[in-house]
Formats: sequence, structure tokens, C-alpha cells
Amino acid sequence: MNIEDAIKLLKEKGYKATGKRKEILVYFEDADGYRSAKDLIQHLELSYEGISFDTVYRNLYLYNEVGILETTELNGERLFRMNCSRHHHHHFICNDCGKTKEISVCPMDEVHHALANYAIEGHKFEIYGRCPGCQLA
Amino acid sequence: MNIEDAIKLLKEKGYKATGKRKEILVYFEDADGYRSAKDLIQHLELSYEGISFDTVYRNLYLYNEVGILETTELNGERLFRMNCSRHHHHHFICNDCGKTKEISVCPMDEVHHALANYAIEGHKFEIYGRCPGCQLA
DNA sequence: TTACAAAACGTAACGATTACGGTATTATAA
DNA sequence: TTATAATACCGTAATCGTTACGTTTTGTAA
Repeated sequence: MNIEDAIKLLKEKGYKATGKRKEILVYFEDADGYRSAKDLIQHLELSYEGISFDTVYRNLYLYNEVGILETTELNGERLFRMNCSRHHHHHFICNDCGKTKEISVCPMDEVHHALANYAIEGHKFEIYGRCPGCQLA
Repeated sequence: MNIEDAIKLLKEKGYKATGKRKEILVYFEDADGYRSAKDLIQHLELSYEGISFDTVYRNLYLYNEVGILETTELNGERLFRMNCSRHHHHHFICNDCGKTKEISVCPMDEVHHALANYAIEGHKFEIYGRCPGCQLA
């Protein structure tokens, strides 16, 4: 998902593309990994002093709803990143910088037969550690 | 992990086996799945009216430290269950009742070569849905 | 049984998130 | 371009789960 597509998607669904909303897209495009609501607020404060929690959380939730962002939960915090869902995949997540790397392996194929009478509604597979860049520091 | 082993483990490590601590073990033995701190507090209130958050959270944390309980995070809440770590495994978790089923599949073998220069510190693989019992209701 | 370290109490503080009523901004079409 | 209605935003308070604190109580081993 790039910024242009995201804005197009917003307008298609009848949402307005405001300055703040565009800035949020720029932030996540540059981030290239998971970021928290707090991270985003700190960034937006630079351009929009006194920005409201309501605005930030509402837009994060909206972006997740329409598929612009994807989300995970880590250490009691919800994290967000640009959605890159052309195909199903999972992520390595760097514990230091939040950057992610796509993993194409998905174990669900092997799992289905082990859960014959179970209704599967979702799954989560994530790998945590340090990316090459953060190991140098 | 059963109650006897847990109490033995506690004493080995120099911790006291108090009435509340034993009751917590009984609760998780019966639960047979993930439970939240709030669930546990509600249960303990029956026998110990006015029990402190501090007591509950401290003991959950302690039990996790010494390996009596294992833990995961779901919908902004930390969940706990009896540790059954004879061998490495993952879980199906029922969205209704919290009960778990062991899954022996672990995708990490296939992942290592895809993350050659990454320092892997942990991973999470969970499947969510409804167990056979909860599909009937 | 006594001493003392550990555990628990009661409660306040915390961080992340959600909620609200009022105001401002935006997209669209006349 | 302006009017209008829908949407977005503000400022702030409330909520939820969790953590922290000083004091009191309890379990255990000498």
C-alpha cells in the first residue's frame, strides 16, 4: 500500500483526505515497520501542536478498518504498520526499531488436519528479535 | 504441571506456599485453558473477600517466572494457563471459553534460513477459533 | 515460641485507550 | 464560489488493565 492508493481508497469509501490524514500516511510510509499510537502522536505534534488523542486513535482504527494499516499487539500496546497484503504472509519484528521483514512461511496448512472439529477463525505467527542493522549498534 | 509439582517447585525456590497461592493453583488446574487476572480475582473473592490486586498480579508474575504458568496476550489483556512445557509446542485457543489444544507443528525450522542475519529472540504462533464444545452452544 | 523474611492489604498512581459534546473543516453540488 | 451537510477535530474526562507503595500480617525454621 502506497500513499496514493491509500488516499484513493479513502475517497472511494467516502472519507475525507485531510492534512492530518495525509501526514499519518507519510509517517507510516517512512516508518517501514510497526509503530505505536504514542510514536505517531509525537510525530504529529511537530506539525499539529496539541493534536487530540481522539483524532489519532480514530484514524488508526479507521485505517485498520479499510485496510490501509495492519496491526498487532505487543507488550500491552497496539502497533500499526502499512498494510502490504498482496498475499498472505507473516513478519519478523525487530525488538529495537520495530522494522519488519516478510516471512512467506505459513504453518496453517499443516495445522488444519490436527484441528478437524475446530472452527478456525484466525491465527498469529510472529518472530521477534534484532534486525541486522540493530545488531551493529 | 500439576499442583503437587508446583508446590514442590515453589518451596525449592524458597517461596512460601500460602493458602491463596494454593487456591490459585487449584483454579488454573480446573480451568484447563487461558484465564485473565480479572477471572482469577473474581474466583478468589469467593474465598478471600477483598483480596488485593497486588497479591493477584504478584503471584501471577511469580508463577510465570518460575514456570508454573505460561502466558499470552490477547485483546489488551494478559492471559495465563498452567504450563505444560515438557516439549516445545503451540496452542489453539478458543475465543469463547479460553480452553486450549496443543499443536505440535512449529514453523521455526523452516524460518531460520530465511532470517540468516537476524538474531531471533522469540516467536509466537497461536490459532484462534471455537472449540468443538463451544460450536454446539 | 519467637524472630524475621516473605506475603498480603488497601489504596493510589500509571499508561494506553476510549468516549463526549461542542466546534471547525472539508467535499461536493448548486 | 458559496452554501450546506457530513465528516473530522478539539479538549478533556473517564475507563481499563496493570503496577507501585508503606504498613500490617503471616509462614517457616531456629
